[in-house]
Amino acid sequence: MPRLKEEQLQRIYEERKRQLTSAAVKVFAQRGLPGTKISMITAEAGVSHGLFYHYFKTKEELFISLVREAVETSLKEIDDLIRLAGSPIDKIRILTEGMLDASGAPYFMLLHRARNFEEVPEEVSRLIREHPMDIYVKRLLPLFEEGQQRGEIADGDPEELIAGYLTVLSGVMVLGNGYSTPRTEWLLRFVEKR
Amino acid sequence: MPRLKEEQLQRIYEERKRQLTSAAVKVFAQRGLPGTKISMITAEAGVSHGLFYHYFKTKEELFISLVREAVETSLKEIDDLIRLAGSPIDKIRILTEGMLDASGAPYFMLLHRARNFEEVPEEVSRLIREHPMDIYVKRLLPLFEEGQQRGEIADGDPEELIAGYLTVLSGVMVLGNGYSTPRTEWLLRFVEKR
Amino acid sequence: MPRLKEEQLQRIYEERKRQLTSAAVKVFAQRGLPGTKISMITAEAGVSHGLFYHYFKTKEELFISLVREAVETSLKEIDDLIRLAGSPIDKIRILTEGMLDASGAPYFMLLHRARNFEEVPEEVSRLIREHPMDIYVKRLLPLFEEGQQRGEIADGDPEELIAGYLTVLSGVMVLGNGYSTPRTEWLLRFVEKR
Amino acid sequence: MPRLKEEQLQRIYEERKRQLTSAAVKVFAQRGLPGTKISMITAEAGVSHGLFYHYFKTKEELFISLVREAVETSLKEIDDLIRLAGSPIDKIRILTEGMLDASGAPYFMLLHRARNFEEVPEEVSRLIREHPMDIYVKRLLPLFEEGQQRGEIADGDPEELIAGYLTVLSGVMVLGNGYSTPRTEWLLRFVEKR
DNA sequence: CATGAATGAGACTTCATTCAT
DNA sequence: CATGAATGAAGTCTCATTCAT
Repeated sequence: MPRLKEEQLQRIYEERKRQLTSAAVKVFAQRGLPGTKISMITAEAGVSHGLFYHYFKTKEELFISLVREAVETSLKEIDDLIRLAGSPIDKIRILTEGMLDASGAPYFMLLHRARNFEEVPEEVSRLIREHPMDIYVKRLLPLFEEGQQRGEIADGDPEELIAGYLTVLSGVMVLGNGYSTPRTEWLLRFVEKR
Repeated sequence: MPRLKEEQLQRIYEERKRQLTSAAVKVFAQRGLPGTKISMITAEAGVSHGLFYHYFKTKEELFISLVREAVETSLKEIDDLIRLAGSPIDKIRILTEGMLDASGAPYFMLLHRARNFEEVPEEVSRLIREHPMDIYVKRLLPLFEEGQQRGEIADGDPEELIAGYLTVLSGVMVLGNGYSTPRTEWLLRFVEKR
Repeated sequence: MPRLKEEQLQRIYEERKRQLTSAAVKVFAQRGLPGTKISMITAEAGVSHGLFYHYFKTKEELFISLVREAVETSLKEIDDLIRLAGSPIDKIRILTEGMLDASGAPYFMLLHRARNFEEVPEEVSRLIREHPMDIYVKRLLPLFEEGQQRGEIADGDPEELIAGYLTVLSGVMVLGNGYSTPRTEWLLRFVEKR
Repeated sequence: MPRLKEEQLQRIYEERKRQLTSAAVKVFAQRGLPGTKISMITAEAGVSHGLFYHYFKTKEELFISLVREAVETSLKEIDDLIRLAGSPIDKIRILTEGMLDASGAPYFMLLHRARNFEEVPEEVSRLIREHPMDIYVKRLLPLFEEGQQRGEIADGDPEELIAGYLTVLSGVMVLGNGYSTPRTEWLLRFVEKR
């Protein structure tokens, strides 16, 4: 019986933590670290502000852990992409659509804010320094090289091509609302062999 | 004698105000409204924090006036561009280089932050609402249409093309450091007829 | 259980608010709006300065609400007085004693400060403009007229008599300490028929 | 020649100082020490705020010297009054009219503020302590006693009578605008023998 | 676990005072 | 002497964080 109750508590705990975390991602992505007040996160999650401190030590600590999670998730998604079946250009199309898909945007915005914007805790700077864009370029290199060999992908230095394309995709994603996101087919013109 | 003194005071006033303004643009662009502390601006300008209030009423008021200035400047630059001599594709090349030129970046970041990010004063929201991306598209429309007629610019809905290209350029510019900015010629692939 | 807790919170809230309000009346009455620092009010109430802002939006807002309350209370007290049993001169004696009674002084001082002194928020000016002394005179008019008919009250324009007496009483009350407050019977000489 | 210039400077100096002093009396009387900003005084005097410090060391120092002056002036005026020709009741009538005369009000308000209101510098408290109302009562005592002997003035303890009457007059004067000041003849009812 | 009252560090803003011109 | 730019102490206000219930 106590076992059952404990498990239930555990479940409530996890559920609440998830609730708060996803509220936090949303608000941090939109407002940044200094623009986010604890009360915004708890209001978004529909709980009292005091509850925040049952689950996280400080605002900064939460921000750091979210950035860490975003870094890990983004790397994993690249790896998953590469392991898919299909031609290189198809995979790049999937990558493009995936990045433009608004659902992943908040995590991406977090990374963007951590990388370029505002004051971030030292721990975040370190995380970002340890995961430069270069890492993503390197992981995508085999894919693009194969595409070039197949004649699907434009010629030229593949690393420069990848870096440029990731920059464009990241930029488009970061802009978000207020700008009109180009269609995938148009964006692919950057990498397709003419 | 008093005339001379008056002029000198005037000069000091203008100079200090310019000093503070450009410090503010820099810091606001980097940190956003809530991430910018008055002390950051005055430290950047090398004056005491109290002096800020001889030149501006509040932090918000300054932010608003800077956004207004950025809106006006950006419109003027588009108009200047169109009036240049040269073929459409040359003008678009100049536009591209101009937007990637880091010197204008702070003003651009301000606009970006005002458009998408954080809490902004109502006055700023209004300014942005009154100047949607659409305005820029409309002004560039004749240029792109001429380019399409000449066969320099890719076919398709020119408004969609312009909006997409502006989004790409804006995105690249907003990312700034931490990403590798693509070369102008590569970016032009988006609009060039193959 | 939650019901009980809610009630308790409610009670704490009301109690604290009352505590702060009465501290504020006291300090505002003594020092005026610009002479009152938030820290004086919170020190008087025995709480931290931050707590002030859980209960009131700003110092000015509190001042305004206190003045409004003082206006309403003073009108109500005049009405209560008139409804008492007794001869006109008896009621005027009660009015006199009531005004000299130190316990009501703080509220009265607030009104006095709002009426004549210092910079007050526009809202306060409006309140005062809408409640000129005249209102009090009009309400007391039937009482004084009856007194004149009975031969208890001095002859002459009753409105002028009332206004003059209210001025005298207000003045004496406003002076407060440092002056010797005259006895009620002596003050009544102003209105008694000889 | 240098002598002349020096004299002229001296004259300018005195004139400016007078200008500032009378502006200060006016503003201090209306707003009190904490409610008065240096800029209000200099604006009232029509000079730059920096000039204030050519003539006075600090705001407090000026306030102190004005209170001192007000104390001395008020004592002198009582003495002058007593030395006038005429019957006691006539002199009391002149005293009454003099106190109600708005021109002297600012100095009087200063005394009132020093006596009862707000935080004042220790030097001011000392001045006030050394000049309690009692001093004025004592100086007027012969006048009232003579009036009682002549049957012009109401019977009873003359010191109490004087203190009461001064309190009433002071109160009426302090109220100033917003209240209707009673006519002299009505106020005299407090002291006249019926 | 959940709530919101309470605290205090820190940011914003005002203004007395100083000082170069 | 006169001005207004400049400084910094002090007050207003916000909000992250703690804690009693």
